[in-house]
Amino acid sequence: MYNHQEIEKKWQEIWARERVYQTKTDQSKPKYYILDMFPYPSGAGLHVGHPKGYIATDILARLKMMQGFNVLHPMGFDAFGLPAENYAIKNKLHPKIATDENIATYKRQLSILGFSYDWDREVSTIDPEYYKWTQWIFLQMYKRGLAFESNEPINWCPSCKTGLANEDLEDGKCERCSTPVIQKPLRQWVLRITDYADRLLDDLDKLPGWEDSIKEMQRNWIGRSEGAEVDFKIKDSEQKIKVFTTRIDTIFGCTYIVVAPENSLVTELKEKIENWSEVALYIEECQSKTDLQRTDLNKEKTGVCLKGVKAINPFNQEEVDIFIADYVLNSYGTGAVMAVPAHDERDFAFAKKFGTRIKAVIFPDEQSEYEGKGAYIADGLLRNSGEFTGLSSPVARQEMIAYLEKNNLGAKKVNFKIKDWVFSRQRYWGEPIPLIHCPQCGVVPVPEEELPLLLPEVKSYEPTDTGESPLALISDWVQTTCPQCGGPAKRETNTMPQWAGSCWYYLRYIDPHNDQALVDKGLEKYWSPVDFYVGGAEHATRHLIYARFWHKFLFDIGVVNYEEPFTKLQHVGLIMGEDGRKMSKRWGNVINPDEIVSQYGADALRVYEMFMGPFDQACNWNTNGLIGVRKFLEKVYNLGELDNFQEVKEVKSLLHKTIKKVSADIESFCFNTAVSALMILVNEIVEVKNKISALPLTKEDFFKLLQILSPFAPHISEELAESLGYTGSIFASTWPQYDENLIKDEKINLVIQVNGKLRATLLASAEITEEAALELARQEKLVSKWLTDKEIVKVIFVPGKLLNIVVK
RNA sequence: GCCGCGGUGGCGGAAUUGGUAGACGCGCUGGACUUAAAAUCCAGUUGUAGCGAUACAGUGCGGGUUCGAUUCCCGCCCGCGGCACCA
Repeated sequence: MYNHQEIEKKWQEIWARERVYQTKTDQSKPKYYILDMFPYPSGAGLHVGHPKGYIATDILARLKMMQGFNVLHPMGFDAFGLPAENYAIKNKLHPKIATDENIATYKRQLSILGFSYDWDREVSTIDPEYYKWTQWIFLQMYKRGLAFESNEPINWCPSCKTGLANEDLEDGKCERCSTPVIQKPLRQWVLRITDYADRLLDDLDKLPGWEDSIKEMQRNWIGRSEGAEVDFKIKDSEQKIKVFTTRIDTIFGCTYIVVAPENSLVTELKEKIENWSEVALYIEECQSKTDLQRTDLNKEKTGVCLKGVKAINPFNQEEVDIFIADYVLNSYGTGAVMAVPAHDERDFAFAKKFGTRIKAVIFPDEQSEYEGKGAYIADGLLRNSGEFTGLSSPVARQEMIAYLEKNNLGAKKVNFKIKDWVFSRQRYWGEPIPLIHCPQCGVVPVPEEELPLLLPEVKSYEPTDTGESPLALISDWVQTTCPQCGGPAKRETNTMPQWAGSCWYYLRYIDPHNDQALVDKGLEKYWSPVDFYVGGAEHATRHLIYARFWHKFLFDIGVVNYEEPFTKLQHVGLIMGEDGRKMSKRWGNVINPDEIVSQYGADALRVYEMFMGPFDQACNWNTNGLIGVRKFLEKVYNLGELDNFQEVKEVKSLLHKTIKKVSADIESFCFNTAVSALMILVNEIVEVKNKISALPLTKEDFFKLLQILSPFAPHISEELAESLGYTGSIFASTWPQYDENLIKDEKINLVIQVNGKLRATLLASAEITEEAALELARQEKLVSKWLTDKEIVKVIFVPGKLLNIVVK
């Protein structure tokens, strides 16, 4: 009887005792670094969805081990973050205590799944020895001018007097008290990721191992767009409005200007604006909207005309109105646009609502007229455009930019959608930012030898009612002396965002106990870069861009020797509940892996999660499916109880085909078809066994079957290999090779079609010629009846596969 | 709204480059074994018509390209992930 509990416990103890998975570092062998996105240890523990990616990397790690690689396959915890802090606030408990408990739970839950992690290399982002280096990297960025202070808005609940995460908002209102949230500017630290925008974009082309969809998302996130900045003079004033446009060719159709409500220009023009009270009211309304709400193409456009001021189009000297409207964002481009309603959909919708003029200047050809229905947004030929009339859009763009530059009215400009990274949080549970504010010397870094700057103990974890971090209330921590002049100074009280720790953890695993690992780099050369990185698609943009940014910075300062951290990237699809919804306490559809492991076994859970569907696709949990996999493992176990072996040629051939398929499918992450191939092999063995009352394989071949099963189901494979008489771990054995001669088929099913419709499949030699195939087909009644009284127009022959006879 | 991904039997899914649609698993139906049940084994299982051989239809919807389309192109519908302070 297959007693999974006994077997799994036994082998997990042996693996730990014999240190089977200790990372080997003799550099004579090739290396393979397989990385999981490390988890945030939440209080809810693991559900069956979490380990899906870990099972996949474990299978790959075990394959690579058996293929003779030194494998680095570590695990750790990304442990700073809001949930632990919220838990601490609610329960008046130090977040470290809750986090440590959660980590212990996660480790216990992971350990019973039989992973090959080398726990000697565990890292945790909240460990001061770890965040010392997070702080160190930040300081290097600061010293090179990549970190700067800026007033940036946070979500502010005026009633709770607290900053809120986007997640804590409901419909733009505070989740707790339903007060509309406003955008309150606060002094923040910001990282100049935009300095790296071009490299982050261009180097995507150097990553053939990344999925195209994720590269595409990153390209769009970085959002490079080429255009021009143009100065519109304000009438009777020295002031100018600078606008950014990618469609300078439409500028003769500009009928007004739109400025973002929060653009400082608006307050600068206050004296001239005749309807200031109306304008001020609109600006206030905008404070409660998110960018997402503001830029929704479908929503009703809102805005206010600034009465009493006009701007002048530098190309035709026309006077145009100036509006403020929330569909223009201050954070993109110059915070102002020229509006061309005839050639831009948002401008068109706005113009219709506010009754502004619509002037068409781009036409698909010389004859067409503009009918006033919607915007014509494509390129075309210019009309009514002064000296540029008659040019095509692309040519006009070049010549108009040249005109701007010649006359000092503007210039060519590349803009990025990516914004500089607001890197501070007014929170407790994060890495302290190691900077000091000195009234004499300004901002001074904490000296590197004083790192880590420890997170101090506080009485209350709540943000203060000024919006500052709770650290601001600990005056004996805040008050310090300036490292430069020795005078009294204050510490920075903001902390880093959760993303910080995950930007470089893959480097820490390489040498986790060496305090100088980042600066002395012996092993880094051997293990880097990460060969295979697996994690959720939700990280496609932020984490993966942030980590690439930090890595490029570390490359620039000589800490790492290569420009991209992750050679191959694969995203994992979610496991949903049986009801098709995300697993969540709220829906009561959470499946706990502990119960599944105890009832059906870790091997069954592992094989099932790989069998459920394509690895990168979301899939619903189904316990019946798991039972099917369990039955498959029982069949394998029962085969192991036989001790008479009798080789059968067909079975041997199928074994070799399966070795080929499983090896290839693991490398390409097609685990579902690999498991299916293993099931087909085992079914065949069972069927033949029932006929001949012996195992239709040699002992050596049965061991090969166990080897190709072992990455998926390591415990049962070890157990059966042992009872077969093999000593030592199966994972120390060499992955089997398939024999090309054994997998060749002599006969094939040749598909015969008439006019593309299947009419017969005929058994034929794999080498059959077109003539012979046609002759064979004519003799077959099922085919010939479709050929009578018809003329053969064409014959299509795909050797070894198909014959299609086209008749009339 | 914008960006990315997906839609195939009763269900999860397979079809490696445009070449037999439905592998494998679940479920269901029938049978063997059993006093009986469970377990196991065997057979069947896209729909329609037919005793059957077989024929026709069929991969979200509507068009197109092709000897041939689940696969490529155009236009829609629906679901999922992300949208910068959840990680």
